[in-house]
Amino acid sequence: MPIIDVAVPVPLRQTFSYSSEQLVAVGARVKVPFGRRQLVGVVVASRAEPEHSSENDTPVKLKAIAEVLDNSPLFNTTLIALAQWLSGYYHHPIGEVWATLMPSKLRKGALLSDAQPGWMLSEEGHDPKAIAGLRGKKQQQCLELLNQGPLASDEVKAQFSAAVIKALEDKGLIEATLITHPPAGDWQHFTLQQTPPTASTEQGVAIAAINQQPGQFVPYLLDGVTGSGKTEVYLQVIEPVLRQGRQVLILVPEIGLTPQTVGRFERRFGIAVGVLHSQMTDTARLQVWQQARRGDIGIIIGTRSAIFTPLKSPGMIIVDEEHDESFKQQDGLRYHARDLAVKRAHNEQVPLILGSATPSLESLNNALNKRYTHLTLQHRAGGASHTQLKVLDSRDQPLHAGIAQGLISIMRSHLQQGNQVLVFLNRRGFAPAVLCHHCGQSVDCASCERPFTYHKSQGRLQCHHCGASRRMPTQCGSCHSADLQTSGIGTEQLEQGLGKLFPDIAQVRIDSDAVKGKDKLINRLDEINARKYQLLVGTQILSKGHHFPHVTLVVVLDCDGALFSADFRAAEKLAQLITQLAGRAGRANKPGEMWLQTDNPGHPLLQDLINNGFSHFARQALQERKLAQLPPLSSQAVFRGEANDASQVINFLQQVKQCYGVSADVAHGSFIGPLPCLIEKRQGRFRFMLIMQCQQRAALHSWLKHHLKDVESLPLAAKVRWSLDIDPVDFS
DNA sequence: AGCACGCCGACT
DNA sequence: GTCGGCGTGCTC
Repeated sequence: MPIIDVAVPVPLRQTFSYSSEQLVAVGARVKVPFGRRQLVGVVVASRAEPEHSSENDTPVKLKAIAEVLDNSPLFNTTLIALAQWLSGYYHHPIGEVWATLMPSKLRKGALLSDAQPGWMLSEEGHDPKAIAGLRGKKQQQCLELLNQGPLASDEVKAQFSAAVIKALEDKGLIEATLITHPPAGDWQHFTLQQTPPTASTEQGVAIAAINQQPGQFVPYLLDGVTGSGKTEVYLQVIEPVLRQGRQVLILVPEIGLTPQTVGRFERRFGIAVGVLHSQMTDTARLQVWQQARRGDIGIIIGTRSAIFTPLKSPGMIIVDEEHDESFKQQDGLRYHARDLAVKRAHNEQVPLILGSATPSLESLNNALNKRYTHLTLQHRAGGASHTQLKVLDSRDQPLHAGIAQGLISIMRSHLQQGNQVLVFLNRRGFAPAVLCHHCGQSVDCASCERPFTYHKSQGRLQCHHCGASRRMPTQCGSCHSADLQTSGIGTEQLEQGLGKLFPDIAQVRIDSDAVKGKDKLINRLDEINARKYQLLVGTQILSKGHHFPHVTLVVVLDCDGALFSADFRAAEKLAQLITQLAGRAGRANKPGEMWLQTDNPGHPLLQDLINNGFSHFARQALQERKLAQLPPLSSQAVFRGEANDASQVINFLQQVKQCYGVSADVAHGSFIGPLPCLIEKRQGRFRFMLIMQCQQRAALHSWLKHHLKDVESLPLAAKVRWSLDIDPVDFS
């Protein structure tokens, strides 16, 4: 009887064998009995006969698989190869790798069918009187449309609102049905909906370079300042790819995926764009996943996990804003979608474009080493001038709402000219701490031991690490003094202070508290560009992908934290943030300026960035990384552990270190730690990390792999929650 | 990870 | 005398 090896979704670094009536294709899902439960796994190997085991081997009796869920492989060979590579590279259990590759419906065992949901007329709906009897014009039109035959829900939705459909369904005039033969995507025969703008010289060079080598793996770093027209380059290079009937996969950061981004691709080519992001329903997700797999859609644009989308005929992969940290998954299988894109493009033999105005040092290093083709766009489209960067020394200056006196007059002059001003502060809430004025004790979150952030609008304290919330106390927890004062400034307070400083100026705050609703962010951004507000206050969100043509002044209030951070990447992140923010201003012939308020005006990082720009800074930073033997000039992995008992975690990580200690000198590797994570305690558990570092990536990996079994069999490994993070980007 | 089995404390 | 605490061990 055939034997099937199955990757089962459990945190065990092995596969499990089952007997089966017939051979099952590798890459198909099966339902299998596992202990006392039934799980959905993926077939990773299938063989006709049990291997002839030597006589003294104890014969294991295999359980039989319960059900074959896919008649043909659900995943093609490149995705199977990708899963295997993931399991090896990230040292992660293969079953869990497969579980993260699958849309949740498939993970739960949903059967895949070619039928897609649609609407058709019910018996009553066929009655001609039904249409006449309807009041709503839209409902009548919808009914007429369906009178011509059943239609996929997607297409009905494109023309009629959900309310119309619901009304007709409630009246019993239409009913849900399944459409078995979905229209074959005819996307390769599009006609351009708009005449592409003439490419600039730089764009032309980039486009020509990319078009020159189609259908093979060539990685490009498209290093273009904000406003230089990277998206136009994407649009022009994907056109010939689409015309050949080959699909394009575009990855974008979590926050950058706005309808505008999608709209730009739809408008140019007039074809449907498949969208994948975390807020979609499972059904919608699976729908796009299937369309991509069948080849029904030509363009797929999505966030991190979209890198796992199956493609029938891949033609190109693009990672936009490739430096963005949201491409790194921070739990479970800690993959980096950008790195994975490189791997996948290689497997699929298609070109790969990594685009950014502020490339990650990893990608820049690869470009400088000629592993990637370096394409640069240094000029802003339409000749808009670059934003002027300046440092404002806030030492010994009176501060109002956290802003130095000198800056306020600069802001005033910009506002008086009718321009918009953007004030950036990466701290939401009213104040980052509440202190007792009597004993100096801060009000801390019990489970994280970090100060609560005060949110005045809710009158509550919020822990920004674990999300815990409590009422504002009336007295100090340790000395019972009633004299509690807020300390520091968050966006909420900044907004209030600016309201007092500029009472006649319309102001808006953009942070995750203020734009919680579904379309709120998009609406606010539209309002800003319609000049409804003149003063914009906000966090991170403002730095990502949105353009503010009327902003002529950007003010950054909290540079100092990043200048002296324990995280060696903090400077890189700050430089990226500042450069991205600077790119938001000074469009449309309005020269912009940007002021960085700091107590350390002479700091070399700030000076380098201001005087020489990001690309010089980045090259300088790479030199420093080289001297310090830090990534990307070395390779890192981090063991993290957390438990209620801090000493248990430290002991565990010490033991991990000992597991590897013997061969450390051989691999020229070293350890840092165990040391507390930057967020030392979260949700009541103490967190520590052990950093492993090697100059050679391959050495690190073989070293890691060699002793991982020893780590797993440590008694403490069962008591401490631990994880392994390859190529970590965040040490919190 | 689940989910069992298993062996010691406060309850009807 | 039981219900239930979570320690330990296994999953083809």
